[in-house]
Amino acid sequence: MQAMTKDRAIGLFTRPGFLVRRLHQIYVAIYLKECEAFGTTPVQSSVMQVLIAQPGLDQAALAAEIGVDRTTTSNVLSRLEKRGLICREADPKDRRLRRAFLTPAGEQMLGDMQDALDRAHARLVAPLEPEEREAFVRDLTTLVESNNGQGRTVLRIL
Amino acid sequence: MQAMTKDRAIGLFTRPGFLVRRLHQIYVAIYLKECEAFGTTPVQSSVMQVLIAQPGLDQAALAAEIGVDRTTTSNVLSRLEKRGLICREADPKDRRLRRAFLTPAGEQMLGDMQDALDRAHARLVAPLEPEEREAFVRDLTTLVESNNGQGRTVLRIL
DNA sequence: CGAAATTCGTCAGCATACTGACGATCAACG
DNA sequence: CGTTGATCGTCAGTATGCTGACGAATTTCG
Repeated sequence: MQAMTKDRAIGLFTRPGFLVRRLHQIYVAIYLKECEAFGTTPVQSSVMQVLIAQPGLDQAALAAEIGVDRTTTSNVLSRLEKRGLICREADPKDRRLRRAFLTPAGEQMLGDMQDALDRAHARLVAPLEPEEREAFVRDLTTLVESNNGQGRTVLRIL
Repeated sequence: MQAMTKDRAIGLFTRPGFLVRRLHQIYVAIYLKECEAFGTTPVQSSVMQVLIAQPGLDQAALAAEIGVDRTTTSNVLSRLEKRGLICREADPKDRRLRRAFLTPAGEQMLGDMQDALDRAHARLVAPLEPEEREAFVRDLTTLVESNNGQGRTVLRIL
Protein backbone atom coordinates (compact mmCIF):
# COMPACT_ATOMS: atom_id res chain seq x y z
CA MET A 1 0.00 0.00 0.00
CA GLN A 2 2.73 2.37 1.08
CA ALA A 3 4.90 0.98 -1.72
CA MET A 4 2.24 1.69 -4.30
CA THR A 5 1.93 5.29 -3.21
CA LYS A 6 5.69 5.56 -3.31
CA ASP A 7 5.92 4.16 -6.84
CA ARG A 8 3.36 6.58 -8.12
CA ALA A 9 5.10 9.47 -6.44
CA ILE A 10 8.37 8.68 -8.21
CA GLY A 11 6.59 8.99 -11.53
CA LEU A 12 6.12 12.76 -11.18
CA PHE A 13 8.08 13.32 -14.39
CA THR A 14 5.68 11.21 -16.41
CA ARG A 15 2.61 13.13 -15.26
CA PRO A 16 1.19 15.37 -17.97
CA GLY A 17 0.00 18.01 -15.51
CA PHE A 18 3.38 18.25 -13.85
CA LEU A 19 5.16 18.48 -17.20
CA VAL A 20 2.83 21.18 -18.47
CA ARG A 21 3.40 23.25 -15.33
CA ARG A 22 7.13 22.93 -15.73
CA LEU A 23 7.07 23.70 -19.47
CA HIS A 24 5.05 26.81 -18.85
CA GLN A 25 7.58 27.86 -16.23
CA ILE A 26 10.39 27.28 -18.75
CA TYR A 27 8.59 29.32 -21.38
CA VAL A 28 8.27 32.26 -19.01
CA ALA A 29 12.03 32.08 -18.33
CA ILE A 30 12.83 31.96 -22.07
CA TYR A 31 10.45 34.85 -22.75
CA LEU A 32 11.93 37.03 -20.01
CA LYS A 33 15.41 36.51 -21.41
CA GLU A 34 14.45 37.20 -25.03
CA CYS A 35 12.33 40.24 -24.16
CA GLU A 36 14.59 41.54 -21.41
CA ALA A 37 15.12 44.84 -23.24
CA PHE A 38 11.38 45.53 -23.23
CA GLY A 39 10.61 44.63 -19.62
CA THR A 40 7.33 42.90 -20.42
CA THR A 41 5.73 39.62 -19.40
CA PRO A 42 4.10 37.02 -21.68
CA VAL A 43 0.58 38.09 -20.76
CA GLN A 44 1.41 41.76 -21.24
CA SER A 45 2.55 41.19 -24.81
CA SER A 46 -0.47 38.96 -25.47
CA VAL A 47 -2.70 41.83 -24.40
CA MET A 48 -0.86 44.22 -26.68
CA GLN A 49 -1.06 41.81 -29.60
CA VAL A 50 -4.80 41.50 -29.20
CA LEU A 51 -5.20 45.27 -28.91
CA ILE A 52 -3.34 46.03 -32.12
CA ALA A 53 -5.71 43.71 -33.98
CA GLN A 54 -8.85 44.83 -32.14
CA PRO A 55 -8.41 48.38 -30.83
CA GLY A 56 -10.98 49.60 -28.34
CA LEU A 57 -11.86 46.19 -26.95
CA ASP A 58 -13.47 46.30 -23.51
CA GLN A 59 -11.82 44.50 -20.62
CA ALA A 60 -14.15 41.50 -20.44
CA ALA A 61 -13.82 40.79 -24.18
CA LEU A 62 -10.08 41.22 -23.92
CA ALA A 63 -10.01 38.76 -21.04
CA ALA A 64 -11.91 36.18 -23.10
CA GLU A 65 -9.54 36.78 -26.01
CA ILE A 66 -6.45 35.70 -24.05
CA GLY A 67 -8.15 33.31 -21.63
CA VAL A 68 -7.52 35.22 -18.44
CA ASP A 69 -9.74 36.40 -15.61
CA ARG A 70 -11.30 39.87 -15.71
CA THR A 71 -9.48 40.80 -12.52
CA THR A 72 -6.10 39.76 -13.87
CA THR A 73 -6.74 41.60 -17.14
CA SER A 74 -7.58 44.76 -15.23
CA ASN A 75 -4.33 44.51 -13.25
CA VAL A 76 -2.27 43.87 -16.39
CA LEU A 77 -3.84 46.87 -18.11
CA SER A 78 -3.09 49.07 -15.11
CA ARG A 79 0.61 48.20 -15.36
CA LEU A 80 0.68 48.80 -19.12
CA GLU A 81 -1.13 52.09 -18.61
CA LYS A 82 1.34 53.20 -15.97
CA ARG A 83 4.11 52.68 -18.54
CA GLY A 84 2.18 54.65 -21.16
CA LEU A 85 1.81 51.68 -23.51
CA ILE A 86 -2.00 51.57 -23.48
CA CYS A 87 -4.82 53.90 -22.48
CA ARG A 88 -8.38 53.27 -21.33
CA GLU A 89 -11.47 55.32 -21.92
CA ALA A 90 -15.06 54.86 -20.82
CA ASP A 91 -17.61 54.06 -23.53
CA PRO A 92 -20.18 56.90 -23.60
CA LYS A 93 -22.88 54.55 -24.93
CA ASP A 94 -22.42 51.87 -22.27
CA ARG A 95 -20.88 53.37 -19.19
CA ARG A 96 -20.04 49.96 -17.75
CA LEU A 97 -17.36 49.47 -20.42
CA ARG A 98 -13.80 50.72 -20.36
CA ARG A 99 -12.23 50.36 -23.80
CA ALA A 100 -8.49 49.84 -24.17
CA PHE A 101 -6.20 51.14 -26.92
CA LEU A 102 -2.49 50.92 -27.66
CA THR A 103 -0.76 54.29 -27.48
CA PRO A 104 1.67 55.22 -30.28
CA ALA A 105 4.48 54.27 -27.88
CA GLY A 106 2.80 50.91 -27.33
CA GLU A 107 2.44 50.28 -31.06
CA GLN A 108 6.04 51.22 -31.62
CA MET A 109 7.29 48.89 -28.93
CA LEU A 110 5.14 45.98 -30.02
CA GLY A 111 6.58 46.34 -33.53
CA ASP A 112 10.11 46.45 -32.16
CA MET A 113 9.67 43.29 -30.12
CA GLN A 114 8.19 40.99 -32.77
CA ASP A 115 11.52 39.29 -33.49
CA ALA A 116 12.12 38.67 -29.80
CA LEU A 117 8.62 37.20 -29.44
CA ASP A 118 9.18 34.92 -32.43
CA ARG A 119 12.48 33.75 -30.97
CA ALA A 120 10.89 32.98 -27.58
CA HIS A 121 8.18 30.80 -29.10
CA ALA A 122 10.66 29.13 -31.45
CA ARG A 123 13.14 28.31 -28.68
CA LEU A 124 10.48 26.57 -26.63
CA VAL A 125 9.83 23.92 -29.29
CA ALA A 126 13.28 24.01 -30.94
CA PRO A 127 14.42 20.68 -29.43
CA LEU A 128 11.74 18.79 -31.41
CA GLU A 129 12.13 17.60 -35.00
CA PRO A 130 10.02 19.62 -37.47
CA GLU A 131 7.33 16.94 -37.85
CA GLU A 132 7.22 16.31 -34.10
CA ARG A 133 6.97 20.03 -33.54
CA GLU A 134 4.02 20.32 -35.87
CA ALA A 135 2.23 17.41 -34.21
CA PHE A 136 3.00 18.80 -30.76
CA VAL A 137 1.50 22.21 -31.49
CA ARG A 138 -1.51 20.53 -33.09
CA ASP A 139 -2.03 18.40 -29.97
CA LEU A 140 -1.65 21.46 -27.75
CA THR A 141 -4.37 23.17 -29.75
CA THR A 142 -6.62 20.13 -29.53
CA LEU A 143 -6.24 19.96 -25.75
CA VAL A 144 -6.81 23.68 -25.24
CA GLU A 145 -9.92 23.65 -27.41
CA SER A 146 -11.36 20.43 -25.97
CA ASN A 147 -10.79 21.40 -22.36
CA ASN A 148 -11.84 25.02 -22.77
CA GLY A 149 -14.64 26.07 -20.49
CA GLN A 150 -13.34 24.81 -17.14
CA GLY A 151 -14.26 27.48 -14.66
CA ARG A 152 -14.71 31.21 -14.91
CA THR A 153 -11.93 31.77 -17.42
CA VAL A 154 -13.05 30.66 -20.84
CA LEU A 155 -10.97 31.34 -23.90
CA ARG A 156 -12.97 32.67 -26.80
CA ILE A 157 -12.23 30.17 -29.56
CA LEU A 158 -12.51 31.47 -33.09
CA MET B 1 4.16 47.01 -41.89
CA GLN B 2 1.19 47.56 -39.63
CA ALA B 3 -0.61 44.78 -41.47
CA MET B 4 2.22 42.36 -40.81
CA THR B 5 2.11 43.04 -37.10
CA LYS B 6 -1.63 42.62 -37.21
CA ASP B 7 -1.41 39.26 -38.97
CA ARG B 8 1.05 37.93 -36.47
CA ALA B 9 -1.08 39.10 -33.59
CA ILE B 10 -4.07 37.19 -34.88
CA GLY B 11 -2.03 33.97 -34.75
CA LEU B 12 -1.90 33.96 -30.94
CA PHE B 13 -3.58 30.56 -30.88
CA THR B 14 -0.83 29.00 -32.96
CA ARG B 15 1.93 30.18 -30.64
CA PRO B 16 3.41 27.37 -28.55
CA GLY B 17 4.14 29.62 -25.59
CA PHE B 18 0.60 30.96 -25.49
CA LEU B 19 -0.87 27.46 -25.78
CA VAL B 20 1.34 26.11 -23.01
CA ARG B 21 0.31 28.93 -20.68
CA ARG B 22 -3.33 28.25 -21.41
CA LEU B 23 -2.99 24.48 -21.03
CA HIS B 24 -1.30 24.90 -17.67
CA GLN B 25 -4.15 27.17 -16.60
CA ILE B 26 -6.65 24.51 -17.69
CA TYR B 27 -4.78 21.81 -15.78
CA VAL B 28 -4.94 23.86 -12.60
CA ALA B 29 -8.71 24.24 -13.06
CA ILE B 30 -9.13 20.49 -13.64
CA TYR B 31 -6.96 19.69 -10.63
CA LEU B 32 -8.87 22.02 -8.33
CA LYS B 33 -12.15 20.40 -9.31
CA GLU B 34 -10.92 16.83 -8.91
CA CYS B 35 -9.14 17.54 -5.62
CA GLU B 36 -11.75 19.90 -4.26
CA ALA B 37 -12.40 17.67 -1.24
CA PHE B 38 -8.75 17.93 -0.18
CA GLY B 39 -8.25 21.66 -0.64
CA THR B 40 -4.77 21.33 -2.11
CA THR B 41 -3.01 22.87 -5.10
CA PRO B 42 -0.95 21.05 -7.76
CA VAL B 43 2.36 22.14 -6.26
CA GLN B 44 1.27 21.16 -2.76
CA SER B 45 0.53 17.60 -3.81
CA SER B 46 3.77 17.47 -5.80
CA VAL B 47 5.64 18.40 -2.64
CA MET B 48 3.83 15.70 -0.69
CA GLN B 49 4.51 13.10 -3.37
CA VAL B 50 8.22 13.86 -3.28
CA LEU B 51 8.27 13.76 0.52
CA ILE B 52 6.67 10.32 0.76
CA ALA B 53 9.38 8.96 -1.53
CA GLN B 54 12.22 10.92 0.09
CA PRO B 55 11.37 11.78 3.69
CA GLY B 56 13.58 14.34 5.40
CA LEU B 57 14.60 16.17 2.25
CA ASP B 58 15.87 19.70 2.88
CA GLN B 59 14.11 22.62 1.26
CA ALA B 60 16.66 23.34 -1.46
CA ALA B 61 16.75 19.70 -2.60
CA LEU B 62 12.97 19.58 -2.49
CA ALA B 63 12.82 22.71 -4.63
CA ALA B 64 15.12 21.11 -7.23
CA GLU B 65 13.02 17.97 -7.19
CA ILE B 66 9.86 19.75 -8.34
CA GLY B 67 11.50 22.56 -10.29
CA VAL B 68 10.40 25.44 -8.11
CA ASP B 69 12.21 28.29 -6.42
CA ARG B 70 13.50 27.94 -2.84
CA THR B 71 11.31 30.85 -1.76
CA THR B 72 8.17 29.33 -3.24
CA THR B 73 8.98 25.94 -1.71
CA SER B 74 9.35 27.54 1.69
CA ASN B 75 5.97 29.25 1.35
CA VAL B 76 4.28 26.04 0.18
CA LEU B 77 5.76 24.13 3.13
CA SER B 78 4.53 26.80 5.54
CA ARG B 79 0.97 26.33 4.31
CA LEU B 80 1.19 22.53 4.49
CA GLU B 81 2.68 22.83 7.98
CA LYS B 82 -0.14 25.10 9.12
CA ARG B 83 -2.58 22.37 8.08
CA GLY B 84 -0.58 19.72 9.93
CA LEU B 85 0.27 17.77 6.77
CA ILE B 86 4.04 18.14 7.03
CA CYS B 87 6.55 19.14 9.69
CA ARG B 88 10.03 20.64 9.52
CA GLU B 89 12.99 20.09 11.79
CA ALA B 90 16.49 21.53 11.77
CA ASP B 91 19.33 19.17 10.92
CA PRO B 92 21.69 19.00 13.94
CA LYS B 93 24.67 18.16 11.72
CA ASP B 94 24.19 21.05 9.30
CA ARG B 95 22.29 23.81 10.99
CA ARG B 96 21.55 25.55 7.68
CA LEU B 97 19.16 22.74 6.69
CA ARG B 98 15.52 22.36 7.62
CA ARG B 99 14.34 18.87 6.75
CA ALA B 100 10.69 18.22 5.83
CA PHE B 101 8.57 15.16 6.64
CA LEU B 102 5.00 14.13 6.00
CA THR B 103 2.97 13.78 9.19
CA PRO B 104 0.75 10.69 9.60
CA ALA B 105 -2.19 12.93 8.64
CA GLY B 106 -0.30 13.99 5.53
CA GLU B 107 0.48 10.42 4.53
CA GLN B 108 -3.14 9.44 5.07
CA MET B 109 -4.43 12.26 2.94
CA LEU B 110 -1.95 11.69 0.14
CA GLY B 111 -3.07 8.07 -0.01
CA ASP B 112 -6.71 9.10 -0.08
CA MET B 113 -6.21 11.50 -2.96
CA GLN B 114 -4.29 9.26 -5.37
CA ASP B 115 -7.38 8.48 -7.44
CA ALA B 116 -8.28 12.14 -7.73
CA LEU B 117 -4.73 12.95 -8.83
CA ASP B 118 -4.81 10.20 -11.45
CA ARG B 119 -8.11 11.50 -12.76
CA ALA B 120 -6.81 15.07 -13.03
CA HIS B 121 -3.78 14.04 -15.08
CA ALA B 122 -5.88 11.70 -17.21
CA ARG B 123 -8.53 14.31 -17.96
CA LEU B 124 -5.94 16.76 -19.23
CA VAL B 125 -4.83 14.48 -22.06
CA ALA B 126 -8.08 12.54 -22.48
CA PRO B 127 -9.08 14.31 -25.73
CA LEU B 128 -6.09 12.78 -27.54
CA GLU B 129 -6.02 9.33 -29.12
CA PRO B 130 -3.88 6.84 -27.17
CA GLU B 131 -0.95 6.99 -29.61
CA GLU B 132 -1.14 10.77 -29.85
CA ARG B 133 -1.24 10.95 -26.09
CA GLU B 134 1.88 8.86 -25.76
CA ALA B 135 3.73 10.98 -28.31
CA PHE B 136 2.52 14.17 -26.65
CA VAL B 137 3.79 13.21 -23.21
CA ARG B 138 7.08 12.08 -24.76
CA ASP B 139 7.48 15.44 -26.49
CA LEU B 140 6.63 17.26 -23.27
CA THR B 141 9.37 15.31 -21.52
CA THR B 142 11.85 16.07 -24.29
CA LEU B 143 11.13 19.79 -24.11
CA VAL B 144 11.32 19.93 -20.33
CA GLU B 145 14.63 18.04 -20.27
CA SER B 146 16.18 19.97 -23.17
CA ASN B 147 15.20 23.38 -21.90
CA ASN B 148 15.98 22.67 -18.26
CA GLY B 149 18.43 25.07 -16.68
CA GLN B 150 16.95 28.43 -17.68
CA GLY B 151 17.44 30.65 -14.67
CA ARG B 152 17.55 30.01 -10.96
CA THR B 153 14.99 27.26 -10.96
CA VAL B 154 16.49 24.08 -12.34
CA LEU B 155 14.67 20.80 -12.19
CA ARG B 156 16.82 17.93 -10.98
CA ILE B 157 16.55 15.42 -13.80
CA LEU B 158 17.06 11.81 -12.89
C1' DC C 1 44.04 27.86 11.04
C1' DG C 2 41.64 31.63 8.94
C1' DA C 3 39.83 34.36 5.13
C1' DA C 4 36.97 33.74 1.05
C1' DA C 5 33.49 31.52 -1.38
C1' DT C 6 29.39 28.88 -1.20
C1' DT C 7 25.04 27.27 0.48
C1' DC C 8 20.59 27.50 3.07
C1' DG C 9 16.50 29.69 4.52
C1' DT C 10 14.08 33.89 4.78
C1' DC C 11 12.41 38.67 3.72
C1' DA C 12 10.59 42.27 0.67
C1' DG C 13 8.75 43.21 -3.59
C1' DC C 14 6.48 42.25 -7.98
C1' DA C 15 3.44 39.77 -11.61
C1' DT C 16 0.19 36.32 -12.86
C1' DA C 17 -4.26 33.88 -11.75
C1' DC C 18 -8.10 32.53 -9.17
C1' DT C 19 -12.66 33.18 -6.09
C1' DG C 20 -16.29 35.76 -3.89
C1' DA C 21 -18.36 40.01 -3.28
C1' DC C 22 -19.83 44.67 -4.35
C1' DG C 23 -21.81 48.94 -6.65
C1' DA C 24 -22.93 50.80 -11.05
C1' DT C 25 -25.07 50.22 -15.22
C1' DC C 26 -27.79 48.24 -18.82
C1' DA C 27 -31.30 44.91 -20.93
C1' DA C 28 -35.62 42.34 -20.74
C1' DC C 29 -39.95 41.58 -19.32
C1' DG C 30 -44.38 42.33 -17.48
C1' DC D 1 -42.36 52.39 -16.62
C1' DG D 2 -40.52 49.83 -13.14
C1' DT D 3 -38.58 45.62 -11.32
C1' DT D 4 -35.68 41.75 -12.18
C1' DG D 5 -31.74 39.81 -14.05
C1' DA D 6 -27.41 40.07 -16.31
C1' DT D 7 -23.02 42.35 -17.20
C1' DC D 8 -18.83 45.29 -16.26
C1' DG D 9 -15.10 46.78 -13.53
C1' DT D 10 -13.11 46.70 -9.12
C1' DC D 11 -11.78 45.24 -4.30
C1' DA D 12 -10.08 41.92 -0.91
C1' DG D 13 -8.02 37.74 -0.17
C1' DT D 14 -5.13 33.66 -1.43
C1' DA D 15 -1.55 30.80 -3.99
C1' DT D 16 2.06 30.20 -7.19
C1' DG D 17 6.62 31.85 -9.07
C1' DC D 18 10.27 35.01 -9.80
C1' DT D 19 14.48 38.43 -8.35
C1' DG D 20 17.60 40.63 -5.21
C1' DA D 21 19.28 40.89 -0.79
C1' DC D 22 20.44 39.40 3.78
C1' DG D 23 22.27 36.74 8.02
C1' DA D 24 23.76 32.34 9.50
C1' DA D 25 26.28 28.35 8.75
C1' DT D 26 29.47 25.43 6.22
C1' DT D 27 33.17 24.35 2.91
C1' DT D 28 37.32 25.39 0.48
C1' DC D 29 41.74 26.64 0.00
C1' DG D 30 45.88 29.27 0.75
